[in-house]
Parts: sequence; C-alpha cells; structure tokens
Amino acid sequence: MSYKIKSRIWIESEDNVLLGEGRVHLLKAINKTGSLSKAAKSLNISYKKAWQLLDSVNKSAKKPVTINSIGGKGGGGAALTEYGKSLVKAFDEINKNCWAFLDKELQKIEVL
Amino acid sequence: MSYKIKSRIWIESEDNVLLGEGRVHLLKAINKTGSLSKAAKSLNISYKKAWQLLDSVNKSAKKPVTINSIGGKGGGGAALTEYGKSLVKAFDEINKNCWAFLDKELQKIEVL
DNA sequence: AATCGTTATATTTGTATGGATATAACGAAA
DNA sequence: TTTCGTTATATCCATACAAATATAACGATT
Repeated sequence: MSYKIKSRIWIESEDNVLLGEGRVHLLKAINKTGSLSKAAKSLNISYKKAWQLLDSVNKSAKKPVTINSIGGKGGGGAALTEYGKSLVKAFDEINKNCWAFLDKELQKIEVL
Repeated sequence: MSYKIKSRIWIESEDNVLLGEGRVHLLKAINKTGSLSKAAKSLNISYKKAWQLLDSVNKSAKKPVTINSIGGKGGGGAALTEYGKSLVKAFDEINKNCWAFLDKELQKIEVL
C-alpha cells in the first residue's frame, strides 16, 4: 500500500464548468451560512472568487441552483434550491464511488 | 445539451507524484523519440519542465522508469525500462476504465 | 584531442491567476 | 427616509508558476 491514487472530477456543459469540488464546497457553505459572503469567508476564499464560481454554476445549470437576493432584511442572502441540494448530493455520491473504484484499480500498479 | 463528466487522476507516493496524465504523455513521447529533449519538443513543453517531470517520476518510483545517458553517440538519450512501459500501460487502462465508470455515474446528474 | 547533441542545472524574464480594494445597487425594516 | 449587510462589478496589484535563456558536464565517435 505504498502508492495512493487521487482524482479530481468535474462536470461541464458546453465548455463551462457546472460542478467541481470547489464549487460543491461553496454550495455546501452557502447552505450552511445562508449567504455568499459568509460562505466565502468560511472557506478562506475571496468574495470575488466565490461569486465567479457561483455565477458559472448558475449559468451552466439547467435550473437555478441558488436563489440570491439583494437588499432587504439582513442585506440579502443566498440559498440552495432543491435542485441545488440534489446536485450536491449526486456529485458527492459520484465522487465517493469514484474513489472506491480507483482504489481497486490501483492494484494494477501495485502488482508491477 | 447534455453534461460531460471529466476527470484527472494521478498516483502519489508520499507526497511526490509518480504518475499523472502529463507524466504519462511525456513517457510515451520519450519512448517514441528516444530522447528527453525531443520528447519535450514534440509535446511543446520546455525542456526544463520535461526534465522536472521525469526527475520526479524516477525519484518516486520503486524501480527505474527510464534510463538516461549523457554524452556518447548522439549525445545521449533516454529510454523507458520494461517497468516504465508497464506503468504507462497500467495507467492508461485505469484512466480508460475510470472514464467509462464515470460516464455511467453521470446518469445520477442527468436524471435530476 | 575535437566534435556533437544530449542530460542536467541555475538564473532571469514574462505572464496569468487570484487577492485586495473600492464602490454601486438593492430593498426590507425601523 | 435612513440604515444595514448583502449581492454585484470594476480596477489595481502581487505573487507563484512557467518560459526563456545560458552554461556546464558528459562520453562515444572520428
């Protein structure tokens, strides 16, 4: 067991990235904090980067992933839609299954 | 208008990368050209980068992956060992299998 | 010994990605 | 109508990574 196999997976729609690990982390943080700026802080990334990620997610998704509101009580906020929640869940499942699959495949290297 | 799932996989040994897609491309080019400098040119990467990649491969592998010779006829060269060839083959297999696996898993997203 | 194209390595230069900063727009509530 | 914290957006800046450049070491062949 000396080698480790690692992976990054992501989902694209016509050259835009819909989901990747960073975007999924962000969506989870939005779900937890209720705002994009708080999510960015909790992940130690800049608001700009967080906004760009979220923007690309919503632009490439078939249905809205978050509902963002400006102004009003608390200044506004961001929340996952049901679709967004199910995307996150599906991505996590795929990722976990991929890790398990690759761990098995790694034997082909260990055996050499 | 459907989604595409993409991946990058790599193999590490205690924090050094043994193999990844770039390193495998390089090893294949070395096998084809017989030299590291020619391989770098054929891949449009700098010699420095190619050398660094190959160095890290040989440093983290259990057995030599290439034999590099300096001076002599033609100035020297680089060639894959049998172990190197089998590593490349195994990595390609794992990668191909991973793609097929992920294509199936993508259904979990498409269906949402 | 002179030549050659390579491996090996250090140093300088360029660039592109993200970070920091600033500011406008917004709307519910007091 | 003022306040508040947020979303949204532009501009500037720094730093890390890659590219370009330069050069030494090497050894079979001639």
